[in-house]
Amino acid sequence: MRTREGNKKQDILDAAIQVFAESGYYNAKISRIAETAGVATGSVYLYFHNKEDILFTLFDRIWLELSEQLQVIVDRQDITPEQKLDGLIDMVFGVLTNNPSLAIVFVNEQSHLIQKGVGDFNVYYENFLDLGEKVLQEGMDNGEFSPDINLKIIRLFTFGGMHHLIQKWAQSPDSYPVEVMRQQVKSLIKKGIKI
Amino acid sequence: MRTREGNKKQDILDAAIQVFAESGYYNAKISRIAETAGVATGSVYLYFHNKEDILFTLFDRIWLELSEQLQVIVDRQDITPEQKLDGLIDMVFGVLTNNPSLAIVFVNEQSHLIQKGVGDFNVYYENFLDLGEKVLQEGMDNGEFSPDINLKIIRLFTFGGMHHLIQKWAQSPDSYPVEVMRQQVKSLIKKGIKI
DNA sequence: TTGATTAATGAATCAACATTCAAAATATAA
DNA sequence: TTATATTTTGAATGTTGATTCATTAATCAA
Repeated sequence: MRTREGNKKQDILDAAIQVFAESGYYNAKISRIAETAGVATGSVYLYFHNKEDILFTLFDRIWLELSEQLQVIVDRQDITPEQKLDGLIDMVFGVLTNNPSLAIVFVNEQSHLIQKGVGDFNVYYENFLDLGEKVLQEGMDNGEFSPDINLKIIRLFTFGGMHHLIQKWAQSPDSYPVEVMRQQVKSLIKKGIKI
Repeated sequence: MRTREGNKKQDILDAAIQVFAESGYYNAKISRIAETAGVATGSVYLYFHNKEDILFTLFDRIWLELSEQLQVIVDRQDITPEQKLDGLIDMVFGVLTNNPSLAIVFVNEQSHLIQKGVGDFNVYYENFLDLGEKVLQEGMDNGEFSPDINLKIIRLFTFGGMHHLIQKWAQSPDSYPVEVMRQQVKSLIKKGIKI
């Protein structure tokens, strides 16, 4: 049939986001993804090596985007580490709450990827965490942040907390307004809950 | 053969923890679990309805334990909300870092369970979060904690952060000493990172 | 001791799906 | 137009692994 080719690869990725979000990676059927994308089952294999490759491609793109956007924030010379931290939080919530299905896939399937330890996405992921660490380090050198914090641990805790919030938000966006989540996270990280 | 019955059900659960941790739920084979437990493949079905039932049983037990232990802490009259919060953190790290394989299953497979929304474990899980919320509320009423915190959000963020730390710890326990994780988490939640 | 009951076995069954590939459709070139 | 190249199709293939169940073993009751 060869329809004037729009962008089949992108169509398939978009369909995969939908289907992975609905059923989870392991219960997602290639035939369903193809159907959703409006192509034949076999066509999926013209654009992707196999099912796993679709998931890897998705994660590569997400992490690449998060990583690039964070790089911009980190490189700025005109704002303080505290402001960079705020920017980081806004940016992550922004990217992920843009597309609820994508957010669901992101939060639910990442563990399987880490288990495998393959794909470029790991590079972007590590890069992202390193950039976050850099912001914290800058603030410590600066005297803005406490010298007692353990960078590795704080960056993981923070990221894990946001991860979990986004997961719940994706399930019921109305119960967790993005604006409130951002503000609460910023406040907790900086000042804690004590008066 | 009917060996003098030790506790086959428990043996199978223990084996499942091993195998789920190694391969992830979806790649875990019942035959491998049976082999690890030292029983025949078919015997698994004498003790569990199906594969999913094994996972549900595991989560029920973990959440029941977390929930019961938290109840004890919450009920204490002799300590402040801040001390209860410390107790909560110590308790969660304690239960989960007791058994690395269990911790891996716990952090990696929970999302699939939530998707399904079945099993008693959801009751225990909600109960656990509610108890955590109660500690925070008590501290707010008390004047110890800021009145501006959003209970739902803070409890999720905190739990998600610990979750993520435990996941990393399970992958390489030496890089993330439990004692340091505890101390950092307590400090972050209470005082934040700013000086 | 023997017949009935319960527990355990593991090979056979069966369905589900990822993946393949010969055939069909479309495009391009000459 | 016709021959060739490229893209797409979707039914057939093959594998994997959860689940079943007829058979065997152990235990118990009398």
